[in-house]
Order: sequence, then structure tokens, then C-alpha cells
Amino acid sequence: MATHQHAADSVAADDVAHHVATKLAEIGQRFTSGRRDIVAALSGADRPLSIPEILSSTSGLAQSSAYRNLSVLENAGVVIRVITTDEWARYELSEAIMGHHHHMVCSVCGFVADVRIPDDIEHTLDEALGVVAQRAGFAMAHHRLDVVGVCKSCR
Amino acid sequence: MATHQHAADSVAADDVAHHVATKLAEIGQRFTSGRRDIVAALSGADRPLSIPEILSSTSGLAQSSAYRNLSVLENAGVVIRVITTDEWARYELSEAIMGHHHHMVCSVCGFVADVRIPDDIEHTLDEALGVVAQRAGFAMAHHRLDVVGVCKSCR
DNA sequence: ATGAGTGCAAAGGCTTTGCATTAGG
DNA sequence: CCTAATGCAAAGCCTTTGCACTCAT
Repeated sequence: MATHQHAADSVAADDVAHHVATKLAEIGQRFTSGRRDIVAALSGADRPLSIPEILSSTSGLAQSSAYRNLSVLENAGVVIRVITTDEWARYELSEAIMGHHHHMVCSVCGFVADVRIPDDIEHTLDEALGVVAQRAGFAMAHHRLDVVGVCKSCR
Repeated sequence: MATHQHAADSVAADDVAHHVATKLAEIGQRFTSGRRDIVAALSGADRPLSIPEILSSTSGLAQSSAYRNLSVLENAGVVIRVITTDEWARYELSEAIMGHHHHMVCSVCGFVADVRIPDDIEHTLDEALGVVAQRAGFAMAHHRLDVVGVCKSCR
């Protein structure tokens, strides 16, 4: 699988559940209703969600179960924990599902939106990062790129 | 001041203290010994430091004072709080002092190193980000770029 | 039946805050 | 002198963990 995957390459919305079920099965985990609800919530959003947002999108899921299930889903490789500012951790579906993208963070309200940049720039950047990483003795796994600014409603 | 500042443009090591004193004075804050110690610790490092690291580099500074002083220094615009993984927050001197750079994060041990990428790539990237940000209704302030990988000692 | 999953509540760990004391201008 | 800064300890807040109960296989 290519490092830089386009939105078009990502798993179709209808197949997300099946994909997740497979990945969970691979590590011997069940695809319970609570996990289904979480995946559905993440799948329906076009941005990483916080725990409070996930809880309000599901019904009757305990906070501790949300944390635990997200951890399981992360180990299964279908969920990624996104660190933006101090506040809460946010979660999104993996790049295999969502496609490669970056985040735009509002420095005022903390709002986070997904963004994509042109492929050629992505490629050039990744190549340059690989070089500097190697030079510093790092084995690069991936890169993280955020745009920090002020969102529409905060201006 | 240019958005992309080279290391060569950054404030000379000897002038850091003076620069900080000025910035603190601008917001009516004193340049106390505790703050001098913190700035000296950050100034001597080529990477962002965690609170424990800062505390061990200073003598007799209370943890609460470290947090409070770093907050003041951040408000003065001379210190930046760096969010890498979950762990601890890390702090570094502002880009006006250190020059524009990015971070390489070890996903195993959490080690963070400063890295710089070629200017032309930086410029191209920033331009592209400005476009996508505007398209999404964001007023871009700056970007954040991390290389995630495995460091020399963890391989 | 039998172990994974869940809910509730308590504990953890980094960070912030209250308050009396000390020090800088 | 007088306000800002500091230390110590307590409180906060997100997150993790313990434990008994429930559900699916």
C-alpha cells in the first residue's frame, strides 16, 4: 500500500464496518455494539472527534468503555489518536480508511478539520523528510502536518 | 519578520537573555533568576525540553514555579509549548530565537530532536497550506510538521 | 459455561491553583 | 514599601484501572 493514499483510494463508507471487523478479528477482538457505535460516529465525521463528542454520538456508552474500546481499535490499526493542542485527545479512523490527510487546528476554539494538500507537494515533502530523518539517525515511519490558524467562526 | 527564518537569522546565543528581558518588559514582567535559569536551560538545548528536564537543569526551582514561569514566557512570546505525543509537554525558545524548524519524534522512547528542511520545500509547502486553509475558511498562522519514526538508540 | 466486554467508581499522573512568605524595583 | 514571584501543598482534569456483573459464543 502506498504511503500517500488519496481519499479516492480509501475504504468505501459501506465497507468500513467490514474492514474494521476483519482487523479486529486479526487480533482476536470482537466487534461489539459499543465498538460499532464508535466506528459509526468516527465514520460519519469529517474530522477527528473528542471523547465527549464520541460519547454524545453514542447512546449509553460508558466513558471508560469508550477509552478502552478506542484503545483496542487503535491496536487493531483502525483508529488513530490525534494530538492537537493540550485539551482532549481526538480520534479518527486510520489512513487506510480515511486516506492520507492533515489537520487544520483553530488556536482559539480548538476546532479541528481535515485537509489535503496536492500530491506532488506531499511527495516532495515526504522525500525531503526521509533524507533529514536518515541524516539524524531516525527511521521515518510517517509525518504529521498541522495548519494552525483561526477558524471562520472565531474571526 | 519573515515567516521562514533560518538558523542564521536567529538571535545569537549571547543576546538571548537581552531579547527575553525586552519581551518580558513589554508585558510588564520581571526577568527573575528562576526565569533566567529556565531560559538558560532551553537555550543550551538543541531540542524541546520536558518539565523534569528543565527542573534538573535548574537548581531549587519549584515545579509549580516552572509551570508558571513557562506560561509567562509563553505569553511574552519567547517560549513555545510543544505537543508531541501524550507524555509530558515540552518547551522550547520561540522561532524568533531558534529559527524556523520542525521536530523528529521517536515513537518508542519519546525523544525529540530539532530538524530543518530545505528552504524551497518549506516555501512551497507553506504556500500550498495557505491556499487550502483559505479554502476552508481558516486564517493560517503557521504550520507544524513532525517526523515520526524510531531513533538510533531504539532500533 | 466461560471468558470477553461493560458500567461504575476510585485511583493515577501531569498541570493548575490557593495562600502565606520572600524578594525585586 | 508594595506588588510580583516563589514554595509548598491541595485541588483539577483527562485518562486509566479495579472489580463485579452481563452478554455472546
